[in-house]
Order: sequence, then C-alpha cells, then structure tokens
Amino acid sequence: MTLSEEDYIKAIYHLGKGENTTVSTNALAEQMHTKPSSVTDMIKKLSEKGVANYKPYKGVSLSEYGEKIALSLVRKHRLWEVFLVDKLDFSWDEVHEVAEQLEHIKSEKLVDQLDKHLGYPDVDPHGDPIPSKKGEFKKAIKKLLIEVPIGTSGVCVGVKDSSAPFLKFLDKNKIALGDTIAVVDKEEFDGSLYIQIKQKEIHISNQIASNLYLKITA
Amino acid sequence: MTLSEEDYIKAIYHLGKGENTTVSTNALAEQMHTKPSSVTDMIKKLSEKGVANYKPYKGVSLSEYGEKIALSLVRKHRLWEVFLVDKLDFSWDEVHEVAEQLEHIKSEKLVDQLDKHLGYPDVDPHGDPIPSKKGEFKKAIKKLLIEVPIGTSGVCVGVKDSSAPFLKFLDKNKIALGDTIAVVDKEEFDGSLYIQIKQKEIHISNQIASNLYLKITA
DNA sequence: ACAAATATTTAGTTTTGTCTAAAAATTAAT
DNA sequence: ATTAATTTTTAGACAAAACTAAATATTTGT
Repeated sequence: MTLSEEDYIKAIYHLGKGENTTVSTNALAEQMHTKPSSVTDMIKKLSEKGVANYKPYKGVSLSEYGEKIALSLVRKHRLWEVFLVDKLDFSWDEVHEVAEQLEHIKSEKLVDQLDKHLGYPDVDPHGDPIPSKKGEFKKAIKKLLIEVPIGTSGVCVGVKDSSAPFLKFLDKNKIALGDTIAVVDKEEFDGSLYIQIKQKEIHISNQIASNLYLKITA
Repeated sequence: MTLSEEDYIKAIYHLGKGENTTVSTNALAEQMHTKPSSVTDMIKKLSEKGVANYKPYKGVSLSEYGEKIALSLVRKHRLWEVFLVDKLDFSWDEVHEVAEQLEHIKSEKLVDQLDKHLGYPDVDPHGDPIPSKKGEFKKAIKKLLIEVPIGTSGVCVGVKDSSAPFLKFLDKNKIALGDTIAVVDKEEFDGSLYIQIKQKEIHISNQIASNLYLKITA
C-alpha cells in the first residue's frame, strides 16, 4: 500500500465508523482535502486491489481485507501517540500530526516491540482504544462523569461548561484534559463523587461531575 | 523536501564523504538503484532548489544548505537506530531498514525529545557518530583494537580473521559485533590487552586484539 | 591527435495521484 | 412526473519520479 492509499483507507474507515457502511465520494473528498474526481479514481483502484467495495454512484465501503489494513493503521497511530506522550513528553494535543506520519512506517517487529515497550496500553492519550494485533477492539463512548457507574475509569476529554470559573476550578484541582479518572464511589446524599486522578483520590460535587466528559471503552 | 529528494541528498552526502567533493552521475545512479538519466533529472532539480551544485558532465556536490539537510537526516537516522536497539531490543543488524523510513519523519520536537529520551547518545549502534542539532560531529575511523591507545573506547565492528576458531573464541568470551569496548591497559611484556566490555574487564592476547576492528570517533 | 570506449544528457514515455471542465446519473422540489 | 439541483463520473492535462533509446561529451588508448 502506498502512503496515499493508506490515507484513503483510514478515511473510509473513519467516515464509515468501521462497519461496512458505505461512504459517499463527496464526503471522502472533503475528508481528504481533495476533489471528488480524484476520489473516484482512487476508490476504483482500491476496489481493483480488493481493499474496497465500490459501486459507481453508490459510494464505497471497506472489504474485510481493507478493514484489516485500517485497523492496523489505527493501531499503529494510537501506539505512537502513547509513545509520544508517555516517553517523549508530548502533550495530548500535539501528537496527532506526528502520529499521522509514524503510522505509515512498515515493520511488524517495530510495532510489536513498541507495544511491549509501552506496556501493552489499551487506550491512547485521547481515551480511544488501541486495536489488538489481530484487529480486535472495544468501542469508546463519551459520557458525562456523573452518568458512569462506580468502578468505571476513562480519560477526561472535554467539558460541558466552559466558563472561566469552571476551568479555573479544574486547574486549581489539577484536573486536565487527557487525565485518566476512575469513579471510586458516589455519595448517595448529594450525588457527589469520589474519584481517583493521578494516584490521588479527591471528592467532587455532583455539579462538577455533570460538566466533565469522560471517554470510556465499554 | 520530498522523500526522494531527501534520499538523493543522503546519497550525495555519503558518496562525497561530507566534503564538497563532486559525485558522478553514474556513482549516484548505482547507489540509488536507478538509471543515470533519472539522476540527471533529479540533480538538476536539487540544483535549482539550491541544495546542490551541478555542472553538466562535471558531477554534483552539496551546497552548504544541502549539507545541513544531509546532516539532519544522518542525525535522525542514527538516533532512531539507537532507539531501536536500546529501547526496542532490535539487534544492530536489523535497524537500518527501519531507520531508513523513520529518518524522514518531520518534527523538530520529535527529534529533540528522542535525543533526550535516549540520553543524548553520541554514537549509533554501529559506532558511527551522531551529528549534533547544529550539524557538528566527529569522524569515525576503523582501527584494529591493537592499534588504539590506552583509554580509547569504541564499537566492535568487524573481524580481520574470520576463521571458525576465532569466531568461536569470540562467542565463548561474549564478544559480539556492536559491543562497546574500552582499552583499559596494555601488557608491555606480550602486548596483550586488558579491555572493558559489557561492564566486565577481560584480558585478551595480542593476537586476538590484532584481529578485531574497533570503530572510534576521534 | 584521433578513434574507441565510457559517461552523461536529451527526448519521449510511463505511472501515480492530482486537477479542471464537461457529461451523466441521482435526488429533490414543485 | 418532469424540471432543477446536486452528486458523481468521465475525459483530458499536469507534475513528480522513474524508464528506454538515442544523441552528445568526455576520457582513454595507441
């Protein structure tokens, strides 16, 4: 697979959300920052190669083989993201562009050893699950912290209320996007939560927990 | 710079040994596993871009700018080699192909952080020096172990005598290509050497030391 | 110095991935 | 249901990087 082919495969995968959903030529063109006519050419080629199923005017979807390739790319992308954050001190919002390049490096041993070096992580710095070597993996869902059951853990990926006071509160309590949070217990009385974050356990109000999004892999 | 341009720059650099030596079209074609006519096209382009100095029929050399690019590529290549060996348990003879891909990844922060992560190494697993960020670096020379002065350290890169008995001896004494060896002392009487290898000090005969090549950065 | 051998360049194609403009198919609207 | 709007495809071109074959330069040998 060439660089460009791999990029198309990933785009089809992401737009189709993994299933054999069919993706439109225009959507793909927008995602790839290219023109629909270029997309038509490429999906014809991918189809001939057995990577995609393409019916003129009816959109394109990945074949089983194509999905395997997509999952391998996603695996590599996310492993490299973990590497960049855990080993090279990148912040979670700096990694994407570099991982986008690194995911195309071809070496099975490299990926296997990288996985081992990182301690076989199962989610990337954005809380998205890392497919196994065989391509198995869980789906991630985004939920408000308040909505998840006790025992759940996930990555903090966003805020509902982005007002200055709330952000200031988070900062003061050292809660940042990208942090892994586990719900330890709930207080029946006021709906407040005991959460584990960066090895420490803290107590946050129901209101706080209602404004933090967690990405969890179900 | 495109992938291909970067590969040509590296090839010109390596054939020209860094100086502003002029490299012939044919030599470059052989190195790049391509045809002379393709080389002519490319060196014209590199010349127009200010990367190389090209006079028809007179060969090509790197401009100062081109040499800077070459050194940056060599730096990245060698840092990745260290990474593969030190962190991912690759053996010294497996790293080249993968490093050849990794050296093209574009991210200044990535290289800086990788350097730091590896503890600012100054040679790669083959004993070749790693250029600094500014492009400064020492030359490596290959010498017989017996020829280097006391105190010198380098990487074991080859044998002069490749007979089975000698190789068996090396194996028994856990001396392998890629090992770092330091000359601790010499015995005046018989010219034998005390060397440090893998944290241990061992004593080897003059004859052994006369058949081991060391790469040292002078 | 001149012919032969070698090295290099030019000219014309090919492939990959892109583009624009025009044509055709599909979908939406009255 | 027929026209209008949108989407998609086709046709023809282009740039990058390679190739083959032919034409020039240069170097070598006598």
